[in-house]
Order: sequence, then C-alpha cells, then structure tokens
Amino acid sequence: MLSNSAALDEKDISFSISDLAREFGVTTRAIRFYEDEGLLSPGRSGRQRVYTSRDHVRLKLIVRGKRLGFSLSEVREIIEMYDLDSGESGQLRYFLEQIKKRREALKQQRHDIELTLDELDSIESECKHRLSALS
Amino acid sequence: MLSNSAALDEKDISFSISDLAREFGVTTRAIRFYEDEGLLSPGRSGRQRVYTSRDHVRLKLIVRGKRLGFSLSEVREIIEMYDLDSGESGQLRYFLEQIKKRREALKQQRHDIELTLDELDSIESECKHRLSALS
DNA sequence: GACTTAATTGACGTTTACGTAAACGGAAAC
DNA sequence: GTTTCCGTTTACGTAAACGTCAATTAAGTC
Repeated sequence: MLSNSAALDEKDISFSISDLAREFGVTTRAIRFYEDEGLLSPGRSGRQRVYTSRDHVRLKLIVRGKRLGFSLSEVREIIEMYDLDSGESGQLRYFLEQIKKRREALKQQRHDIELTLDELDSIESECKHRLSALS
Repeated sequence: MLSNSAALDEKDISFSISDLAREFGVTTRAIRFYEDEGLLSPGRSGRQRVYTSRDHVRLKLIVRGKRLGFSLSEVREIIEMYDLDSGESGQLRYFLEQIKKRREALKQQRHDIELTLDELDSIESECKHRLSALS
C-alpha cells in the first residue's frame, strides 16, 4: 500500500529546533517560549528537542496567526480547534460557536484590508500625479 | 456655493474625548495615549481637548490598523502616508516604496485569511459531521 | 583530547500599549 | 452650595512576547 507507507513516512519526519527556526524565520528562543506556553510539545533525544510533523503544523499555524495580529492565546484557541479529540455534543456545539466568531473576525479583517488597499491606491495615484507634475 | 459651505461645515465638526471613545469603542486613556505618541493633536478649549474631523479620521485609521494587528508605530507610518505635505520628488519616491511594501504585507495577510477561512470551513464540517453521528 | 559549535536552562531586561489610582478642576443639576 | 459628572494630570503598574546574557553540556572535528 503506497499511500499508507507515504503516510507513515510523513509521520516519521522530525526536525531540530534550528530547522524550524530557519524554515519559519523565528528565533529558537521564540520556539522554546511557545513550548513553555504549551503550544508545542517536542520529544527529546537526550536533552535535545525533537519536533514532529505535528509540531511543524502547529508552528505554521502560530506564525500565520501572528501575521494576522493574533495573540498567542488566540492562536492557542485556533490550534485547539484542530484537535477535535472531544466527541461530546456540548463541546462540539461550543466549537461551532467559536468557529463562527473567528470567521466573523476574519471577515472584518479582510474588509479592513480591502479598505486600506483602496486607500493605498488613491494615495499612490496622488503621489504619482505629483511626481509627474515635478518633471 | 453649496458644496463649499458643506465643506466648511464638515471642517467645523468637533468632538469631545468621550464622543470619540464611544464612537470607536476605545477608552479615553487610550486616546490620550495616542496623543502622547503624536498620532492625534487636538485643540484646547480651556483645559479640555477638542478634536477635529482630522483627528476623527486619524482615530479611525488607528483602530482599523489595530484590528489588522499593526503596532502603533506601523499605524503611524500609514497615517503619515495620508499627509502628503512634501512635494519633493525623493520623498515621493520613498512614499511609493512604502506603499508598495504595505500593499504586499496586506496581500499576504489577505492570503493568510483565505487559508484560515478555508480551514475553518473544513473544521466546521468535520464538527457537524460528528454532531450528526451522535444523534 | 583540546577546540569549536549547537543546544539548553535560568534569570533578568525590554518594549508596547495601555490600566489604574489619586488628586484636582470646572460646570451643571438639584 | 454641594453633590455629581466629566475631564485632566501625574505617576506607577502590568501583561505579553520575546531578547539577552551567562553558565553548562553534548556532539562532532581536527
């Protein structure tokens, strides 16, 4: 079964702390900090941290969340949505609520971005207009 | 001249600090802080601050920028783009550079938002699927 | 096996963006 | 005329998110 062995392979990928730091453009200090905050949970080989592909995914979510201006605790909430370990219906309904709120916030952000992009456009053309008037 | 008098009217609108606080959902403390940081520059009537429509616009930019996760100094940079007081060509070229960078960053953010929204969609449907399996 | 290099741990420092408390000033309501 | 409400000023406090530094250790390299 090819796909199965490929899946196994993927699970077996591991990363050092500097691998991750390089790939995502964050410092090792930050990565350890995220661990302190419970966002990452690497294994150990001796004293050295060994990160799995699960950590890799989580770190990707962290940096993306940061780019969107989310705090680490907001990022934590988002990450927790990805681990749907609970099958209880109350929990599931709660999650659906959270998802709804996140989506609304993200759409607000997207709207803010559109507004800002439009304004940048008009500032830019004003700028270019003045430039051409100078020559 | 109707349009002219309308323009004059607009310029004459003024706001108290609590007007602005209510409208934008920020504290008066925050508004004074923005003034300390040079982002707002209200007039005075005795000791009391009087905000013009210019301050109103700026505060709108500030809260929008905050929603997008920008720091106050980033917001300052954006605001400065709006006051094109300099007509020098070097300055104008510099502004065009800044505008380009901002636009790239905003587009990256928008992309991050699309990714996250898509993922929320699939988490949601997984969630709903499990819910229906419970009943 | 000395040297260098990468990683860890712990502790303290720093910046940003306000919050909070105290003490005071005017003005409006009763 | 005093209570009440805004607003102001000054100053100290604080939470978040790391940075920085020092001491230690482990792992390769020559």
